[in-house]
Amino acid sequence: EVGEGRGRGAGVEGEGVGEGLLYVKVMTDEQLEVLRRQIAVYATICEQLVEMHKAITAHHDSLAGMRLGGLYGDPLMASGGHKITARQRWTPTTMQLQILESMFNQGNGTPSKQKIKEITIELSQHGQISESNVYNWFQNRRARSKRKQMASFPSNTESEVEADEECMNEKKPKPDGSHHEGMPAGVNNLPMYDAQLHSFERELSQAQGIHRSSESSKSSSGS
Amino acid sequence: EVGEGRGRGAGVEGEGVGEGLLYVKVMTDEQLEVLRRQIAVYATICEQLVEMHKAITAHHDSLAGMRLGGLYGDPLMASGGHKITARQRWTPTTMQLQILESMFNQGNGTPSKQKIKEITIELSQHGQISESNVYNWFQNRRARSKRKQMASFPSNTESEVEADEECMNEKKPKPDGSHHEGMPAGVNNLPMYDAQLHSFERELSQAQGIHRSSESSKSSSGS
DNA sequence: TTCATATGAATGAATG
DNA sequence: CATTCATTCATATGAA
Repeated sequence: EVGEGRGRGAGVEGEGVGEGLLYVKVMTDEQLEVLRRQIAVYATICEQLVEMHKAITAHHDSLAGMRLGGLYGDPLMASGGHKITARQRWTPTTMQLQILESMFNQGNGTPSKQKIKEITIELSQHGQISESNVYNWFQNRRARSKRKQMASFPSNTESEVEADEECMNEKKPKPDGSHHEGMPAGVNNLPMYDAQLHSFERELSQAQGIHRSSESSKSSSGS
Repeated sequence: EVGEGRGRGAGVEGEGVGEGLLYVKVMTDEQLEVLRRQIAVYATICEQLVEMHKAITAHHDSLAGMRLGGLYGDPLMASGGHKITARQRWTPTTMQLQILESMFNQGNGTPSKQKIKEITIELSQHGQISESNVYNWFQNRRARSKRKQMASFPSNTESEVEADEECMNEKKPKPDGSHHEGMPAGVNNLPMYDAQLHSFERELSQAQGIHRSSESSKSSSGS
């Protein structure tokens, strides 16, 4: 059941405390952020799925697609997907980049954890940065670097005049519509989801009823 | 958008703590439970919607992307004659992830070979999977879990950085573990839905790609 | 707006 | 297990 309201939780990890104030869960901004994002993402997903479903059923008419009339005007999805995208991706400052680049060129191909820590400390003098940022940066840098080489010349440092046609698709393995955006995720606070969830439950039931009228099993894929 | 209800957040049920002290993010077990439940509900809804969508699209269009279910499990695509964009990397379905996560959280580290086998069997009920997948997953999960711990932080929830939340114009901070100390209350193992979300995101994207099929591959070609 | 690309981040798999 | 690699996803940015 969804929102049964209370029902004593705490079964979470085993803290098993009561409502004692002295034993509350303290969430850090980071953790809170995680939850927000997750909820936001789910909400968005549901929104889009319903949207998609609407389009499909409407297109096919038949199955009383309009059954979901309420769905259309549902407050939840009343507003299209927005992107309040909070700060998420780290962007190295020029200074940091310079330093990173030089370090990368220095040859130390193996950043190792210790190094990472040091580098992070140093770079933090020029802007916000975390160890993972550094770690990722090196990982990406190397991978990208290597890939470039491969793309340039399949062989090694020997011949660069290859004509391997099969290797060319490495550059842009971008299939027709592989790309898709629209997963904002990012909420500024934890709002009330209960109502929304209930709405969805209702809609879901109806939707299922609908699709079941024509389709019977979910034999997905077939090949 | 998700929660237009911008007003006050954390209005979950408002009891015990009360939002009076929202200065620090404090959540009671109840509130935590509510969040968990809500996320779980979203997960369920999404799953069902995806299923439903699969069923619907399955009969009205065929496209080459039946990878919706999270697993295009079609190891025998060799017969076709073409590489239908075969993906070698296993992608856990939400169900599998849930199960894996819960197992992981159950403590028992490194599930023995035998365990792996069992788990694999069980998980194969929810999609293609192999023992090595399970094995790797646990390995990675643990390693990364630990790494994350390294970057954990909180310590001073006393009075400090809590202002610059909008400073993301240039070099903005990254909500990663920038600080490092010891968890005060101990909520380290709070969230675990992260991975699941990513899965859903992917599924959804693919689903969309499918239903909007029309174009073929207008690959940029060029080079 | 839409498309394309650069790049930070996530993660399955491989190696020691 | 600990690290590293490879591939992919997601997002920010700039061009068309």
